[in-house]
Amino acid sequence: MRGFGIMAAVMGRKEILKKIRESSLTEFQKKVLVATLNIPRGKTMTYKEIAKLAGNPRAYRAAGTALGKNPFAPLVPCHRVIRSDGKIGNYSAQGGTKRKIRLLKIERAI
DNA sequence: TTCCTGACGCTCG
DNA sequence: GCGAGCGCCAGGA
Repeated sequence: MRGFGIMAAVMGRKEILKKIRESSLTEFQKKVLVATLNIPRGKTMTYKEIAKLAGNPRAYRAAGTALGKNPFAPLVPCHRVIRSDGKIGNYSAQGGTKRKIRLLKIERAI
């Protein structure tokens, strides 16, 4: 752990899922968050894949917007979501894109 | 209810 | 192979 997922480690995925479900977000938003939460450590997934898991493969843009809101910043591994063209993409959480790249390197995802 | 924006993707030049 | 432009869906004002 590098601190970003400390709450996730303490609470457990199930508690996080519960938190997401109890939130006042839309179903699409929740699905996006859950899909992101299901990305295993050391692996990455594209926004398109996330959108697909959320129900609409064409809603990749909405998925990006959803992650941009990022109501559960340290809880969901949003840094594991990258662009399908191989680029890292953006990152609104603490540290920005630079931090995102660092986290991915630490996890050996890239 | 309509318009604008956004952590993207795909095609064309 | 790289860069620019257009298209797509969901949310918020």
